[in-house]
Amino acid sequence: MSAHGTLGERQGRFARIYAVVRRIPRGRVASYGQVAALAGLPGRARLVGYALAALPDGSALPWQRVVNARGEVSPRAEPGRDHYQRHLLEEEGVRFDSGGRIDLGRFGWTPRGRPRAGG
DNA sequence: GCAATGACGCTCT
DNA sequence: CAGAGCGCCATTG
Repeated sequence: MSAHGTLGERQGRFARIYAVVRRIPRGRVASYGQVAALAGLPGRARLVGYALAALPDGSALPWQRVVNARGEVSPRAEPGRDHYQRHLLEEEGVRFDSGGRIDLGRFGWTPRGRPRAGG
């Protein structure tokens, strides 16, 4: 095995983050800070974003359900990639306003039980 | 080892 | 609500 820091071991480091993201139900979104807190890394929202950025192109992880605390799809370095995330969320039923923001009070995921706003 | 970067969040103005 | 500043930590040059 490698001396230190292979790709496999790197996933082990963010395994907590990936586990939380995988728990996000379809049609709902969670913020980076929320995922970090649930993963046991409060205040380390950046790590969540970095962990998701390290994901492979064909990952089965619902990374598209992770947005920033403002309910916006964070702009990525490559143009068009942000549009793809929004497209996936819209397919799940997530609605965007004119400003491209999501109502976290309605589509925000809560691991304890949603407030059943619209329903 | 240092400096710069990045899929962020909170506080102050 | 919007903009600017600071903190956060892993990766890269």
